[in-house]
Amino acid sequence: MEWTSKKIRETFLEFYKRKGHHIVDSAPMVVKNDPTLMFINAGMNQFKEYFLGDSEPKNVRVSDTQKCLRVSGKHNDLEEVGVDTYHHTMFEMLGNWSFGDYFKKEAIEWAWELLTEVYKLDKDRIYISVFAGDKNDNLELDGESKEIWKGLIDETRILECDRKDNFWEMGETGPCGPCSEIHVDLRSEEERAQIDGKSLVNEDHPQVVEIWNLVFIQYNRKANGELVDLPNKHIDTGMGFERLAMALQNKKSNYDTDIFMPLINKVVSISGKTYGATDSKQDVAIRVIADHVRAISFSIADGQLPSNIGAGYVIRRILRRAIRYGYSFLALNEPFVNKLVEVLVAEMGGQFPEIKLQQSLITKVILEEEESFLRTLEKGISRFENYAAKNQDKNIDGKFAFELYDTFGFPIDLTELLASEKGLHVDMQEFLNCLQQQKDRSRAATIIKTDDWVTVFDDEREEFIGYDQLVANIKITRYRKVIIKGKEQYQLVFNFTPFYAEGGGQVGDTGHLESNDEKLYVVDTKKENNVIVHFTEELPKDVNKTFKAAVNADARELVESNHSATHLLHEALREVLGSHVEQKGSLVNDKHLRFDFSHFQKVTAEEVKQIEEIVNNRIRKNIALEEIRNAPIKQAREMGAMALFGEKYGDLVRVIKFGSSLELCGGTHVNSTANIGLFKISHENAIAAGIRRIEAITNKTAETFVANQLEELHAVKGLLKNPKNVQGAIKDLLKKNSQLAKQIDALNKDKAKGAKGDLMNEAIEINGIQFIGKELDLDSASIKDIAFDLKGKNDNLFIILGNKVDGKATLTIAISDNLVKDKGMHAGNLIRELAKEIGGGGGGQSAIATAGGKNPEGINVAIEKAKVLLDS
RNA sequence: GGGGAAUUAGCUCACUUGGCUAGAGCGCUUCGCUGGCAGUGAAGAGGUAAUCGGUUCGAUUCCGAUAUUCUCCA
Repeated sequence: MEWTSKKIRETFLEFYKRKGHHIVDSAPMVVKNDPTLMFINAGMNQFKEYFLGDSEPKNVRVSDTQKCLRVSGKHNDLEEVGVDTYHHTMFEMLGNWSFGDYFKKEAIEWAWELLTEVYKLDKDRIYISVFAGDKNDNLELDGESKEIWKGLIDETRILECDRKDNFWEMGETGPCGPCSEIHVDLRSEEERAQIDGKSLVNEDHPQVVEIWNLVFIQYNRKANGELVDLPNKHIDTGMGFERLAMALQNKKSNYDTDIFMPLINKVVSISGKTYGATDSKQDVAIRVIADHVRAISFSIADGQLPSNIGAGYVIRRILRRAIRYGYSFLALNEPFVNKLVEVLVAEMGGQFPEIKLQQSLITKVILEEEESFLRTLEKGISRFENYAAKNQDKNIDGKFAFELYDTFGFPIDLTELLASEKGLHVDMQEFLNCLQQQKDRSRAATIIKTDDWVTVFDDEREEFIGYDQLVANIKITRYRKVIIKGKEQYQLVFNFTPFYAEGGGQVGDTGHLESNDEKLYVVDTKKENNVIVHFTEELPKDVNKTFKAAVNADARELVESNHSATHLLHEALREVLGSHVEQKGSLVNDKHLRFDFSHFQKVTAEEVKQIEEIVNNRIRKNIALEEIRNAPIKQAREMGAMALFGEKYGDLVRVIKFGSSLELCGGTHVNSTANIGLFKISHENAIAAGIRRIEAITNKTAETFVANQLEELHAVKGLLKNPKNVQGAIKDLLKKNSQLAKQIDALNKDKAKGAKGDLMNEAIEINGIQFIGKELDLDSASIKDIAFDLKGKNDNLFIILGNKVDGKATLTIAISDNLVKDKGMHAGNLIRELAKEIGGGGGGQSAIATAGGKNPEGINVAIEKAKVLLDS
């Protein structure tokens, strides 16, 4: 059978469906609402809350293929991707899960059945590893797994490995357990005859690779390092889709499979180079590009645009790495990555419709980034050339290389390349020192220390009641201390809460907790793994009490006003600009709202006006909120409710309806549109290629804004003595002003001209030089003008002029060019000497110089002194 | 979140102990050569040196704040 990648994926899902698993969609690759993670890096991420026991799974057996992104970690360094043949930034992970249902026996036996009987992998090429135990954690060999495997495979093919390879942990703390890995040996018969495959397991051999990891989650690691048994045991497995394809398609590299070859062929045809699957720089470059375009495209599809912070910065770095490799090793100095999107969509748009639907946006965003980075490269190169020309030694200073990198974004390997072309080398040690210092600085700024949760009393899930109530009597179920930048904070969880946690663009509620004898403030509310966490700066004296929890109602009202207005804005945008408008980001707080959306041109002033009109019309119509709390997602979609790319929805969703505006939304809203009061767009601008941002205000904030504008206008009118036509009055004023300025200019020139004529007559000869020295009643600019003019028109001339402005003195010296050249006279040096007489300092060039000082009486003394100097 | 940098003519950018009438290329305007265009020659216009404050006799230059943009790290 021909195992195309499509067929491999379908077969996997089909197999587990037969084993009673519910097949779910891949979660968006970009993680929201989890501060510990930027991107999905394993299949289990979207099920984390079930492992932690924070919520109850609807299905105990689940299977999927999950888009993952890894750019750092113990086995994945971005700089290594493309160099070898089996690591990727973005990859798919095929997985099956059991949440407290089946455990090791089924997990192992099904994996074996699928690999050997369905995919028909050669049993002789398979090796198994099991956990060998660990003294520090007081854990013994995972004999249970070993016994199960012994029933399936020859014992000699089972390896016992230590915790580095066979004990899986989610993070510093949390659910964990031993795992069992399945490795395959894909080498040729000859190679296998020479070296036993068993000795190559876990040795980073490109053809002896791990393809599947079966994790048996049975412990919870606490902050003090102690392991405790979990009440429910879980299965979490992950199989590398690209590696499986390599095995089934009999290839030596993931890149040779039908997953990557179409992309590689396209790079080949764009660059005019050939691909030889070797480790030459050229082939590495082609692999890097084929890999990275996938990561970037899927991230953009999931709503993450390249930017200079957080997840967006990671995407930008990946894209820039692709461009850099193309630029350095394939001589591609025009944008090219965007041209690959079309190939990717053709290959993967079926399984992942999000990239097909957003193809034009993805292409445009990548193109824009490419152009901007190519500009950065150009500037860096010219900066480097400049430096190299000035410093003709054999070393490129590490500090300079770091400055290029850090401040101007010029990649260090390009600096090295440019240097070696000139026979220079870069002081890498110093560069790395600088980089390390920068890292230390950043890390020190973001230290977060988290204690274990302290359980106050057991309760079922925390419930959110804030849609209906802003005040409630609550009990604290658990709390913990966190230290952020040396500042202590407490995180509290309640049995139920009126506080809305930050999400869907809406900020978290603030408010307070109150009991008889104390009151403490909730400064923020956030969600962590679906649990609502309240942030306070202190802990109540007695956490067992019942507290009155009250949301800051004024702030909440303004937030709701802005949130509902956002929905109306979204709908109006689609009506005015077209249905290509998709939400790309949203922020709603009590001050204003911000809405990012896909659109390719500036929104014109006329369109802004139309949008405001539509929204304000709907506000005036007083449309009542219709809220459906628990609509099945399918039904909600059929109603035509707007959903977002890159957002993960549960089976039951909340639908918010204001007339014809219909959106899936978890946020809080006004009861009726009239509560919004007034809607006003304050800014419209671009934030990225193809993405515009609108900022707007509503309610009291909008009223205040309008009132202030009117007040300002009244004030302006008042200053102009209330003219009928304000604009005309101001235009006249400006015109008059410029006329006056011209007149003054002309008068000054006249005055200077007069002075100039007189001056030449006053010239006296000293030592063969024409000397003019005089104090004039003119402004400094005119004096300079005169001095320049006379010096330009006359050879053999020395002029020194003085004037007084605001009780301060200024001296100006000008010397004809021939004197400077022939006699080596220097106005700058002379004036430094003379400036002492007026109690100041000065300087300038050889032909003209100025000085200032506080002592106007000294002007004439200075002029006399100049005569003496010339005479000597 | 923590650093580094940039902001000068319509555009792209120069300008070091703080004092040069702040310059260049492209573009623009006018005129000339050419039958017209392309081309070419000459002349010219165009600047609050991002904004605000400080130091100084004097700030585009040094210092601080603000705004915008770029960039690295987390």
